[in-house]
Amino acid sequence: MLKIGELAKHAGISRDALRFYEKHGLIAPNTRTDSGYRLYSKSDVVRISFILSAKEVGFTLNEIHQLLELEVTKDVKSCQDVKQFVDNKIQVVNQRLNEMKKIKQSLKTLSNACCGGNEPATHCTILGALSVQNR
Amino acid sequence: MLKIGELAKHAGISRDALRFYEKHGLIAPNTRTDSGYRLYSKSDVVRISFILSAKEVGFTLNEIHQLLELEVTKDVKSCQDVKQFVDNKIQVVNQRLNEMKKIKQSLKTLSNACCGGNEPATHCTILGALSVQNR
DNA sequence: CTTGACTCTGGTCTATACTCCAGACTTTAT
DNA sequence: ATAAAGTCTGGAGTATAGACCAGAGTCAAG
Repeated sequence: MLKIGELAKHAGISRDALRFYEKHGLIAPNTRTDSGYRLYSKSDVVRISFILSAKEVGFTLNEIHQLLELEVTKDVKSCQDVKQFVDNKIQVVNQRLNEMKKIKQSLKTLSNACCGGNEPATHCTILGALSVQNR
Repeated sequence: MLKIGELAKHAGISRDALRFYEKHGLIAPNTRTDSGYRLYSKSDVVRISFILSAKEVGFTLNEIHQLLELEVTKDVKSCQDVKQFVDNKIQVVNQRLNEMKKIKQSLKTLSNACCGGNEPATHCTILGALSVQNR
């Protein structure tokens, strides 16, 4: 069992952020001490790490909340609902992946091509580098 | 030459957003009409599309501003500066790419494994799906 | 048994990235 | 020629994701 400061440190975020997430239903401590201190469990560590990953990937706290709420029961209807929601998120992620690869390529071009290289100076801006890959 | 509404429509954002970007130095119309209407050129279309891609990838407007300002002159110092800045961004992008792949995998697991499949019900939440891939 | 570190709640404040007026002017379509 | 649609500036408002602070209680070490 971890106190809020310990979990915060472990996750690399602030105590305030944890309380903020709690207020918005993303995570809640298993229990409290008699004096009201929050006590987090191992599974909360996993949960918070998921939250942070999802955040980094560009999901809002609201979306992350929805993702965490998802639960497929074997019931067919729930399955279809979840599938639709999730497949939609997958599409979003795919799109972002592609954008990301493009941008990364531009950054690389910019980083490599122009340092004493032979690239014409017009390619030595982001927009120039971006257009290089479209040749 | 495009008026603000036309560019906005083309880019899929609002006129206000364009004016907002302008206020923050990300994009500026080439010229204005006599009556003060903004007139955007073809290169502004490219520029705005870069801005939107970069946003989607998780850069802030401020970072995007910096990226757009980058310009490698053949001068060695400028080159090193730019390289450092850009290489740093590449790292960030790489990290996000990895997170993104993990999340995508979890989403896929969730989408596929549980609809009448044989996965135990514990895998039928995001957190369950996430842990599947760590086996 | 006190001092310093930690935690609690509740509230205000901040940065980012817009959106949404208002009031005035301009352009376009009929 | 007039109405509808578009544009201008400036300013206020909104959502998100926290940071920061006050005042009070709690815990751990010397």
